[in-house]
Amino acid sequence: MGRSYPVARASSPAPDFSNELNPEQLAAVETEARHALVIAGAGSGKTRTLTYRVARLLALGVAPWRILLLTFTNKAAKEMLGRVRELCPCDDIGSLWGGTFHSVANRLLRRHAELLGYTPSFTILDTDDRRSMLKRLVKELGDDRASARFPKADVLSSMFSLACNRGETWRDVLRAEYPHLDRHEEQIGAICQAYEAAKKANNAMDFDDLLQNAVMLLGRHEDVRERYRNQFLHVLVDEYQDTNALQDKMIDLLAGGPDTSLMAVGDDAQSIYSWRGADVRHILDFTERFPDAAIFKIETNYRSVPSILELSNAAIAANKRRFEKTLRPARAGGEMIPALVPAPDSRVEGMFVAQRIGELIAAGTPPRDIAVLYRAHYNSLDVQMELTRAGIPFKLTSGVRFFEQAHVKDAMALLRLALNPLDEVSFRRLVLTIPKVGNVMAGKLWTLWREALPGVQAAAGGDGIVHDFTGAFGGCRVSPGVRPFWGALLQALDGLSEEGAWSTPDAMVENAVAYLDPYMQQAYDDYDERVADLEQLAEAATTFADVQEFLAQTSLLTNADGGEGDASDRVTLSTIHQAKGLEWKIVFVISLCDGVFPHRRVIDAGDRDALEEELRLFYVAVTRAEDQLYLSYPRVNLRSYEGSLHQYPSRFLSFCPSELMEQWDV
DNA sequence: TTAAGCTTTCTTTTT
DNA sequence: GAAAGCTTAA
Repeated sequence: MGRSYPVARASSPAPDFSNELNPEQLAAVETEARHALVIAGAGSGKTRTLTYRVARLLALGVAPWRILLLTFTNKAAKEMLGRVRELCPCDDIGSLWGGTFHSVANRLLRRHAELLGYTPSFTILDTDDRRSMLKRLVKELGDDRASARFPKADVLSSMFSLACNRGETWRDVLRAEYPHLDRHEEQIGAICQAYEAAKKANNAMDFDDLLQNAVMLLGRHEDVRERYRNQFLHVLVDEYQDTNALQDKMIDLLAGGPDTSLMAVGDDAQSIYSWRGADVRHILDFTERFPDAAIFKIETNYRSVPSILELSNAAIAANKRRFEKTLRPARAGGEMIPALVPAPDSRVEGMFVAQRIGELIAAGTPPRDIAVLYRAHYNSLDVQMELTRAGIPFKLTSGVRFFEQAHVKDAMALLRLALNPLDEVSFRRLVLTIPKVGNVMAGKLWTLWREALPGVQAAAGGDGIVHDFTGAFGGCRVSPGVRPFWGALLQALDGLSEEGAWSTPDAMVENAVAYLDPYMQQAYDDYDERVADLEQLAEAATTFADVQEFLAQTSLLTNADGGEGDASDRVTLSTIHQAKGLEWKIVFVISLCDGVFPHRRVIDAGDRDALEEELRLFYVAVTRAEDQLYLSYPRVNLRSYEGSLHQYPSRFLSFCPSELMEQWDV
């Protein structure tokens, strides 16, 4: 028996959601158990359950700021908070702690940065920043000029990241996953150390640090920990199957209060991010960790027609370690059973997909209701070509994300440097826009900058913020060719504040754009488009009152999931990973051949767990479909680098009983 | 610093 | 087989 926790206030009657939820959902929403695990199958209304749970708590009188709702994506957080808002229009949802693990960590760390030796204006390094920093260190410390090749920065980056997210040391990961790099152990250690030191010196944290430092903050500082443990009465976690060790630790620390209840919602069958450190065992072993946990299974599927669901159930049944569950269809009918489509090669496969989509659209299906899903981006090439040829509009989920584009990062670098003058990555980015300045000169300039910095900061106002950059760095002895550009940069930095206070975020962006304009004109042939992007950036900045907040959010946001794309009526082309959580009336899953899906490396490694994950990925793919499902594969791979290659249908197709599919000939 | 030419890589990428 | 990244020479 879990101990009771304060849920209700006498004055607040419990809301009656019995008309809006099915009995399975209702049971989870209304539970009084202190620890609850909700296993919600694909399309069973997982988000709905979670949002109604929050709505109920609010209706019962729980203050919004005592609820913590953790998600994996910004999109999920936004969507859920939006829905909660609809359900409880009068509550002050703004004070509810809802967001991604990273954004909640960010929030905690901004408040308590000093305890870990950072200032509250620390910079967040994105993947690209991290890479460039590591690259520099590899160059400096790595090359042993012996015959043996030293690992690239990218390899080290994923090694360190995996270690961090699994809660292991990089040595553990080196032994387990990169035994061939054994002989470089010493130098890798030196680079790791140097990287950690550099981030600290730069007052900067990468994505992994956000989680790790939050855990460190809560782990080491009892007063802070107690404060939040007392604050949060309810911690709810979405997509629990994809938590990694660090996130799990964070949940432990935040939900460990004597009066805190924890609800984890997920579907073990959809755990597909182990290569990012996620571990299905967290969800599978939940009841061992919390023996008092109540378990709820939500198995009614509202999404798919019975024939698609039957196939999905049959496919996933081949996995060993999982919570037994069988999705039951809420829908009836379905004119068509899933199609199995062998094609002679991927060209023909693409032609089939394009042709069929053309027919569907002609018959009245809006393009936005159709998706083509695949294991890897390159699998989509033929479909892209054929759709283009057929004049069918489509959108890709791949590509460089808005905030990762070079010109956007250039503009943001100016703001970042102003707020955090220790930010070496941003500094280098900016000086590299000066003509004739390359890596070598950038390094020299950084040295000059850093030497002048301590005196400057001492002279800065009580807030420690540098406002007069020209006064502070104008005297640096830079070479004559660089001098005018150096002056312009300092002036641009000064232009970001007025009378000792930061300008509004959008004004700051405008300033940055004005400064970068001459550089962009000479550097980019698509100057106009990039300027348009930056206008959009300034527009986005208007929604923020605080620069700090703006910088943090843009670093954490990654894609411009703000508006546009959604409105356009196009066919979606997406990897299965990116399709998780989404649904379409009609779904094509392509490139279903052994070696592609499951991937060759997984087959060769003979790793049973990894193979099970591939099957879960297949399960995610087929459960995206509402009305129609097409499973296709090419018999010959034309594009293989080993030349034309005969291939076999994916073994996953043999897990689907043949009577559940209808073979189509093209 | 830049550009030609050689080498490497070819799965997924919530933040 | 193609694209991106890295090295080397100018």
